[in-house]
Amino acid sequence: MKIYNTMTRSKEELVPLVPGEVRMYSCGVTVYDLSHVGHARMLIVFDMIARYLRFAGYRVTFVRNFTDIDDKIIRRANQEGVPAREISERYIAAFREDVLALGALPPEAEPKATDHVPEMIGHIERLIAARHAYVVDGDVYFEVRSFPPYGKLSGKNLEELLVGARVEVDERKRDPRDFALWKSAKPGEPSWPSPWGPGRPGWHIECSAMAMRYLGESFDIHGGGEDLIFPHHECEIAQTEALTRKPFARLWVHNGFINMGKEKMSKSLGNTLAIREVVKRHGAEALRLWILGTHYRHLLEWSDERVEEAGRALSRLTRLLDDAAALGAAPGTLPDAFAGFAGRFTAAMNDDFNTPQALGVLFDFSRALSEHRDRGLTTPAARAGFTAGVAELVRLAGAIGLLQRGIEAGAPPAEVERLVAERTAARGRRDWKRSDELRAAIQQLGWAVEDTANGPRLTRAGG
RNA sequence: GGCGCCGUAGCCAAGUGGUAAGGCAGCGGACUGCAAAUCCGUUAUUCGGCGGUUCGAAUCCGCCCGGCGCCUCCA
Repeated sequence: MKIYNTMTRSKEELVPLVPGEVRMYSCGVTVYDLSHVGHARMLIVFDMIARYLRFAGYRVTFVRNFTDIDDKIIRRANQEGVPAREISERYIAAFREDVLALGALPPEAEPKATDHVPEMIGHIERLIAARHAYVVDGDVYFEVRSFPPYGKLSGKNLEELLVGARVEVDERKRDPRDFALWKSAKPGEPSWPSPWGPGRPGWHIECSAMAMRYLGESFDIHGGGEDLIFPHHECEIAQTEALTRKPFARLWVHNGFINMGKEKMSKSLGNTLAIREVVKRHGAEALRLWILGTHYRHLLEWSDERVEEAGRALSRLTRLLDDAAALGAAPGTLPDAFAGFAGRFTAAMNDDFNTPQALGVLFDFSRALSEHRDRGLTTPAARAGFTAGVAELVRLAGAIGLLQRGIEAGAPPAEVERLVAERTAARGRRDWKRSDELRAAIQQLGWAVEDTANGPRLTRAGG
């Protein structure tokens, strides 16, 4: 399996440090507001990666953190006149609701920064002892010059960074590029005791400390949105590798952004769209299909119309599930005609998670299944073959988190079946008025009935 | 200024040296009391433009045009 590594800017073979096991860490969100559709892309992309790695036979340990202490959280807390913790807890709960609504699997661990302050302090102490960090008035900075490889992930060199620095230079720092590991508390700010006085951790140190705590000093995949490449991941590498002297992560994986029109989606531009709003409008699977319809590293432009289209495409697939469910046949052996799709699907996925191509295979598969169905499911063998094919489609789609509802077991409720039978009888009498009344009654019970050459077909309305 | 990405049918989007996947929309047909869906067929002699390399280029190289991201808030 090949995965694009931001560090080397090329696709590399995934060779787990522990054979058969993949340990991955993805930077989560800062919890000071509702998560938006850009976060949804990150969530769906890394959920897809974790799911596919498991599908491919790896044991996966996935860790995603919460940044629950930072300037924005404090500012928000001050605005509302509540403790910072109340803000972070509120939006952690909201985030978890969104993850659930998106159909993303929860990671093995979701550590919060504030639960790991002692580890961070210990890490900072070791950096100071190793002369990679220094203390100034209760603040601690990482000395970038002490770690020559700084810039290796983002492809920057130290001189350029000096020229391009656009932040106000803090005169207390030895070098403008040095970054904070520990920030001394200002009056009224939440703080933790430390050897340097009360304060709180800098942004970057939390991920180093938590990744090491849950995954060890070296692990396989570290990811996040592409905006984290610099400075966040660059700084994580510096502060971690300066101590461990070994590669922090083997592969660096970054997902592309979702733009609003031609602009990036961001709080400061006021053009964000909340995950819950999108799920309400289009459904989680349509959103996932739309997102996976573009390669994860490419830019995506938000469009309600495109997501709506994805919903229509999705119904081509879910319809097959309904048909299989209505048959109620036990799956038989997979017919030869359906045997080749898994290989094409995995070949696409094994090439840096090429979900657009993999989806193309799924749609080819769905056409083959439709053709099989429309040739007539008149024999038990034909029915068992069809059900086996649909089950295979569900298995493959599930590898990227689609068609999670599976083939729903059991027939529609007896009442619905009775009404359908009555309607079929009415149609036999050419009693169209009664037929339409019955269709309306069936609709009331949540089912849609369609007339096909092979008889009535039931679909869960809105399903 | 530095680093990097992108430009493929009406729209979205794979393909990165061997002769253009897939989705949406459209068109023709089958089916049909109506409706909807489904199925079949069909829609790029061509991949922003101009040169070059090659037996062969959407894919490699050069230049140009257009869009975008990052350069210490950011998924």
